[in-house]
Amino acid sequence: MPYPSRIDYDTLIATAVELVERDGADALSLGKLAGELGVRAPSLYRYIANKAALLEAVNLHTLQALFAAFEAALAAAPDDPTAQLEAVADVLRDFAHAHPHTYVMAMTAAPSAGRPDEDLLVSMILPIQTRVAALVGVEASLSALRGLLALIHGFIMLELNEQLQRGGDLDDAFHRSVAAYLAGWRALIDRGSSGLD
Amino acid sequence: MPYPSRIDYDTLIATAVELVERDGADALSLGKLAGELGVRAPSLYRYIANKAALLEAVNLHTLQALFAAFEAALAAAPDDPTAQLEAVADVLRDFAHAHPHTYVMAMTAAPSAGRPDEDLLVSMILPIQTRVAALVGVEASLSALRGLLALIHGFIMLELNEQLQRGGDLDDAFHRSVAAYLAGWRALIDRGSSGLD
DNA sequence: GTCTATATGCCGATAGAC
DNA sequence: GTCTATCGGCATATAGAC
Repeated sequence: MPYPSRIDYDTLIATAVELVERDGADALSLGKLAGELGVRAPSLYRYIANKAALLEAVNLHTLQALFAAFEAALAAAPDDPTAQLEAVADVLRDFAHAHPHTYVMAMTAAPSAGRPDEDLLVSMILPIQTRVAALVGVEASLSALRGLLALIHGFIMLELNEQLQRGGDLDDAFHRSVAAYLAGWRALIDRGSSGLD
Repeated sequence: MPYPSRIDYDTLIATAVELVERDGADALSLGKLAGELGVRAPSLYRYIANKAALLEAVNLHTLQALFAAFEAALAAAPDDPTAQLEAVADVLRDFAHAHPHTYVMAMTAAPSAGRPDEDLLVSMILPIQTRVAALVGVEASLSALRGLLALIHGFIMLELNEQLQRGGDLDDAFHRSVAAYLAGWRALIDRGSSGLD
């Protein structure tokens, strides 16, 4: 047989992930990916339909790894809503530090450029939302969850873009900001529910 | 004179800004820009050195407009640190809603792809930092500022990427989260300075 | 299942005529 | 100051040989 099978789907995706993690999302082209696999670009179409499907597979890989990190962190953290949410924040940021390119790619993917199924993200966020609800109540939980994700994600994005340097302790800023945010929501809720006018 | 001057630098940049605002940053190519100006692509090199310089000029335009909106909002808001910071948050978000593509482009530009001079951003943030310092004190001001910018920017980015939908009131989530964040920092500071152990 | 060859298109950028 | 012509590169994707 003159042309034996030299690659398979899993190594193709894994190699694509490595390529993105090393050189960034823009560096992922079919030509470069084929080169990494020791093969020509057209051969990849035996395994993927087009580039959008490749991007989606890469992002799916990223989100599954992130999800696994979530669950491990939640299991290890103390059984207290605040502690659990702070653990989630740390895990998200640690993951982004370890895999900056794939994190940004997964979190900023346009719907037409490999954004994974929405249900996956929703199911990932669900355990976080229950902790937020335990902390601030069901009524405020959606708003508080959105702000928490915004704070964490925004910090990561500014940090990765090197827009938060100029001295100071970034870890300290992150931890105190998350703690302040959660404490602030608790205070708002307590005041609102205790006041009668 | 067979080839009279048909464009100038200001309209070139203004047209580039319009193109980005309409079709996104990736749609800004020298060919398309020339087409919009009724001219051929090589002619643009009489006005710009290369594409990176064009991107930088577009981002400079964006940040100057944002800076002007800042100053107007600060002048109009009540003379109270919390009120001033909430006004800044609203202005940033309103600007991003009005000019999503240029906002994202300016805030995520890589240093080699048109990121404006760092001093400009620092000078823009300075008035915000003074309000934060007035609220939480000088020691905590840098950390509190970073978290505030992260919360605002992160909310905007998630919102523009359509990752915060699924019901609920986004305006409410934003306002309450910013208020909770600022109140939380105040509470942490008050507790830290009044406690003695 | 991979190959060569090719189609098609866009990009940024330069040289030299007018 | 703009033009035509062109370079070199890289991209996604398809057709058909082996």
